[in-house]
Amino acid sequence: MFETLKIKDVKEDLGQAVKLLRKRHKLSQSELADLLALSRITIQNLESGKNFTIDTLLKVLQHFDLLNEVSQGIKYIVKNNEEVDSLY
Amino acid sequence: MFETLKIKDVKEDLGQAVKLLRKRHKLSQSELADLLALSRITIQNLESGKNFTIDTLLKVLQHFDLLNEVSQGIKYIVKNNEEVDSLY
DNA sequence: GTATATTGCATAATATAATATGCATTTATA
DNA sequence: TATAAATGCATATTATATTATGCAATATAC
Repeated sequence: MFETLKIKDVKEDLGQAVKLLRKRHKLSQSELADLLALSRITIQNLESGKNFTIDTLLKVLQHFDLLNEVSQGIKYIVKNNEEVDSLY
Repeated sequence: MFETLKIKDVKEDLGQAVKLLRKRHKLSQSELADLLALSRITIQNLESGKNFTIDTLLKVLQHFDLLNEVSQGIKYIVKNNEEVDSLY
């Protein structure tokens, strides 16, 4: 069904997602960084697949009003996993 | 619809999710840490809502075969957000 | 009920994420 | 095309995530 993703791939997915959200809101890396009290480098590292902290990611998601969706997503994945695991 | 979540809340959600996944697989914090080449303290911090890196979280999710679901979830949220944002 | 394993939480040391700055390259705008 | 804005990437410094260790509190097994 799905090909096997690596951690690096998912980090790059997250980076691309943040970049897309930022551009939709017509913000530069610097502008977004200032709004979140982060440096431009931190935004750039996040967008380019480097390692970063969950606080950095959640600050971005909060700014784009996505915390609730993320929280729901976490619970959905855990609940869905419950059934899958019972097969083993 | 949804009450406003804070960053701290989502971190705690993530921590509880990891704890639940770990217990489903009958692993102690130490066992999971060893499997992922992390320290028990790092797992404990993750589970208890402290700050942590995306690499730590993704290592855990990879072990429970959830990287694909997470990647799909990211894309779903970004796609869904596209329409919402166009209203503004 | 007691022994054993697990977890929570300190402290201190180390590894690394976040920052500040500068500059080259790319992209957007006049 | 020329100019300005935005991005990518390097180095060095600072802040903090990760680690190692020990011990008390809980939970689990005998």
